[in-house]
Amino acid sequence: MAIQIFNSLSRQKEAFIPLEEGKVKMYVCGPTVYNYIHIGNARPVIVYDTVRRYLAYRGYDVTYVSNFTDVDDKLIKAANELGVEVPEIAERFIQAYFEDTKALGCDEADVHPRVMDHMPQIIDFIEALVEKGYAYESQGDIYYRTRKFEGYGKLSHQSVDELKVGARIETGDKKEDALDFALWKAAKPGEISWESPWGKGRPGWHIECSVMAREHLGDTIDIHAGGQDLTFPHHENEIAQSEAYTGKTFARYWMHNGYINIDNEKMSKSLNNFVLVNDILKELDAQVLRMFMLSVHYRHPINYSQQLVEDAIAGLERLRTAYANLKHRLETSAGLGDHTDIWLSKMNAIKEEFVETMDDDFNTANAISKLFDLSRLSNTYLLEKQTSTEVLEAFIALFGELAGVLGLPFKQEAELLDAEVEALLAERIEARKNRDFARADEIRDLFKEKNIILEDTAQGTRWKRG
RNA sequence: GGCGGCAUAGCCAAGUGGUAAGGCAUGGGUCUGCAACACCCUUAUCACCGGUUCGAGUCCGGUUGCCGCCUCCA
Repeated sequence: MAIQIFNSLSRQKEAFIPLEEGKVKMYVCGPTVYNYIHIGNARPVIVYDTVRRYLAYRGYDVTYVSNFTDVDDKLIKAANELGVEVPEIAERFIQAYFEDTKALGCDEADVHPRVMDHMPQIIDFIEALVEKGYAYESQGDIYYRTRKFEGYGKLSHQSVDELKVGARIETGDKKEDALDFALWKAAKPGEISWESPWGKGRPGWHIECSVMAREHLGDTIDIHAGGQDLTFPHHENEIAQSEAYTGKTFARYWMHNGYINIDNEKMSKSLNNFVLVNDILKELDAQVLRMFMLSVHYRHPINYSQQLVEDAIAGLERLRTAYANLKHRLETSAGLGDHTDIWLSKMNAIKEEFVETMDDDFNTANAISKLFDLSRLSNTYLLEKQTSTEVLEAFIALFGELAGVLGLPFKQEAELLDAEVEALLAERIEARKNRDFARADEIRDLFKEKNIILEDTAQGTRWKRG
């Protein structure tokens, strides 16, 4: 059974069959880089990074492109406010983006195209649209002739007339129709601009994605993804531009993730209720944030709150502990156990369920529950007096495999205690041997002050950071 | 006004026809020198009303409530 993807275009789950067998061309709308990313921006990055990982896990060769919009009204505004040039602002926040998303366990895209690097292609693209009659010049601006494109509205499932009834769209006297949108904007005095056949100016908002997707992935891509709020007008306009230009299907599967809410309201830069990733990571383990994001289906909204963050911390801790306990047992008590086949087959069942649920429109919430199932299974196994190296290693490998798909590796950095602390630990082991529990507890408290938790097991004392 | 989404235990959250996954929290037990970790047990008339069906959280119709898009926004 093929992977099922909910396609916003059809509003249904569809079997995923890429254009070219075994290969996936994927484009994810990236941020406008005029500020640090907030956790709402981080959601698509994490979600589609996971989609990409899963597709790769299932054997696809994925080409993943995600843009930076580095020319835009907001960047110009930010540059003016800070008294620096637009490219400098862009560069600063692109670097910040990489730092934040890397911390969140997201791999870099194969290509991160930037608008400023594609001016000739953008201008050519617009010229072609003008020639085809899909765009027109008006006082140095170029507008897209929305009504000319037959399929306009097919993604947002609205007809041109329905959209117009919205009535919040202002009819500028430069436009033929209120729904027309700018492909190119004439430069205002002092603004960053590029030479074009229509004079100095810069691209409108939507054109860059059409141009850069085509430039790096070709006329037709398999998956185009982004936040729900991009459905209209951004993605609708991309379709209009690209399909008018090429005459071919622009993107075959459209994926849209839900929002992050704060107190049940959408988090957005315009509402000014956003939480920056950069700030949050100062006090929070980045993996917790990733766990939090993946614990809800990507198309559903998530409400962000302290309580839920704490739940994610506790859940992640449970997984990490299960993994650490396996490692500890492997190091301290290898051997041969019975019923190896039974345990291996139980593990395999969990793996199959994991794949099955991820195949079903990337149900990461359910997939995480499979990791919890695996934890219970391995913890139960550790109750056995005699464990086998083979089974322990299989558990560890499966944990690594499945958690890796979700981008939640349980890194176990080999850490050493300093000599003084090591001596204390030895003293405590000796004290317990002599049943001097008062001293043993005293030492355990000392460790606790150093944020080290001691746990006594049948296989000896182990420690972990609190 | 148009289009769409959501409503499942104290909290979060899976689940698109066959007597409700999972996590957190709570309570009880086992394990432990005591703990910790862990394991076992414990908690749901699936918003409301009607319909289809042998059978519905799941399909259809309606009601209520919340949210989103139609304007920059992931």
